[in-house]
Amino acid sequence: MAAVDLATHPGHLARRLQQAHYLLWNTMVSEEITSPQFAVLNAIISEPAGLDQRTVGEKVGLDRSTIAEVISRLGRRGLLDKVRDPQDGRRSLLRLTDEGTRTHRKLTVRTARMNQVFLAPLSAEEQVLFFDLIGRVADAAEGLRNPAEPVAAPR
Amino acid sequence: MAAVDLATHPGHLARRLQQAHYLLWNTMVSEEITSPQFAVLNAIISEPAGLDQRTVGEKVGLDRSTIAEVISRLGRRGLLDKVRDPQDGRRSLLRLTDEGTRTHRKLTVRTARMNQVFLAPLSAEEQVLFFDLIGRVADAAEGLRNPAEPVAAPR
DNA sequence: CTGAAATACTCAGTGCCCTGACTAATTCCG
DNA sequence: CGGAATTAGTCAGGGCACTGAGTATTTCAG
Repeated sequence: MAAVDLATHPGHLARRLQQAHYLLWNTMVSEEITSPQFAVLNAIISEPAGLDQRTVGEKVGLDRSTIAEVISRLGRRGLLDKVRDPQDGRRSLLRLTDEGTRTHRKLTVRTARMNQVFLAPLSAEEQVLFFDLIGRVADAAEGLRNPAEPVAAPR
Repeated sequence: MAAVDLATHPGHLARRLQQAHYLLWNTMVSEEITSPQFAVLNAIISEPAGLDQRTVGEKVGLDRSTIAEVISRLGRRGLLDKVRDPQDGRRSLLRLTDEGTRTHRKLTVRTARMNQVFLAPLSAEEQVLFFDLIGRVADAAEGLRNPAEPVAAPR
């Protein structure tokens, strides 16, 4: 009777976009390692000193619970090591294993190929726009989350 | 060492966008009814004759298993009825209850408000572009799924 | 009319994602 | 120093999303 058109609902579009991506990832990149798992490997790889979970979560945009699950799976697969920080007993330090580094390298190549296929319907200029528009919307909404200290300091 | 920039990965962006939306939905629309649940109500509301699960799933873009779960939750909340189709014993017919119709109406208003806030960082022209670009990418990827009978019929 | 194929749905299993409540360790302050 | 606040991580619980296997029903072909 009063149905709305979901094609004008950004949330619905976002969900469909993610599903489409999931599908392509599965067929073109890996059935074992998921996209969030790759993001975690990618966050850790450039820090040979090791990173703690919270920081990794912040970098890839995952909350404390989810990051714990993802890391546990990567640990089970032997792609990273997790040891208690001797300096600060609250933290765990995360480091990639050699296997983890190899996996990251392999997936980086495939991911690049997949991204090309995924974005193929858009021209080069449109692709830039695509990143810009989505990034701005996501950033703004994330900003609403943490009230963020007022830019003009309260007098 | 060889970390990539996730900001140029559409999949990562899609995930962040969806998370941002989830957050906003939760605070501005409903903590009870989720966005996929609303999509299902919306798909059923204009069909007083009732719809089967498969068709609903197709309309909102959910697979058979997921749609079954969502419908079960909506049924538990008393927002829809599910009865076996007497004409075809494989199907269930889904219809909104009065409560379901009321809920849809209420959420439609709030959803419109939320969409405005969500898209506020974009100008009107950019919003049109936003829908167009995401829609095209998602459609194309969904197209890869079902090989789709060749346009030029095989001779 | 009867067995094979197709269709609608269910179930088990895996993984992502969030919140709220809890534990353990550290830091900060009086 | 010693208790309070902060910080890192865990755990329980709810919901979304997919695949592969299985059940029931209908349809179609011989």
